Amino acid sequence: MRYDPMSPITLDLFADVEPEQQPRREQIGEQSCVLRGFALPWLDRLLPALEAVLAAAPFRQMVTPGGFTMSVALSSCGTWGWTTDRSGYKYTRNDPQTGLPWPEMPEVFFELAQAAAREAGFTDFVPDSCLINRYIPGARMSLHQDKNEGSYAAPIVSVSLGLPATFLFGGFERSAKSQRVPLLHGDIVVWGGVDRLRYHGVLPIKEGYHPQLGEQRINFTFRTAE
DNA sequence: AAGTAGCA
DNA sequence: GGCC
Repeated sequence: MRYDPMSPITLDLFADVEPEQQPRREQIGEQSCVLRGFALPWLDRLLPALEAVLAAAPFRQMVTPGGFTMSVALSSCGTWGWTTDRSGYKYTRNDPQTGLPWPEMPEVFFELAQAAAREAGFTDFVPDSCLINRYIPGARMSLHQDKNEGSYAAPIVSVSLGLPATFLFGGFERSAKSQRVPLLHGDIVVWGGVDRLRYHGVLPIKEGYHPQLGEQRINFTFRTAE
């Protein structure tokens, strides 16, 4: 498996992009990186596909097993959708709110996630789940691990759109000190391999307005759940 | 268990 | 920011 943080990102998609606008890879861990601006060329296809998914599976706030309502509103697409309620965290084939299967993962979602994983050194990523998170100003995600998946062999691919955020990238215990990673519209974080179970979270989103997405941050988290 | 408040 |  190729994992060369120094090699430039070379995709036909970026051939016409100005040199100073070329995406850049920044390592944040042994097998973790941020791909700056990587999602930007997909946006024209990504946003209409997002609208279609949300029409079928609207954002809703969920309750944690501890009984607290999350500040982030969630939806999902793909074979499996992540949900939480008083009984616990789980992946389900159907949206509990409609009883219907989660919307199919749009091709453009899959292509972007697979391309990002490949750029980060993880070949043949086949996500079967995309959790869609909406953060309004003040919304946050406290430190947690993604550990409801059946296998940890596949990486996590996290796409940021809209308002900026500070991503917390921690260690293997909640008490370990976290790195603070600023994330902008179009940035993608990928972590896997030895870093797959690292704690992570998001600081409260600051007030602001994004020209394309308005007063919100949208995050896609791609995973292989099964 | 992906949460908050209160206190240092 | 860290503890519970």
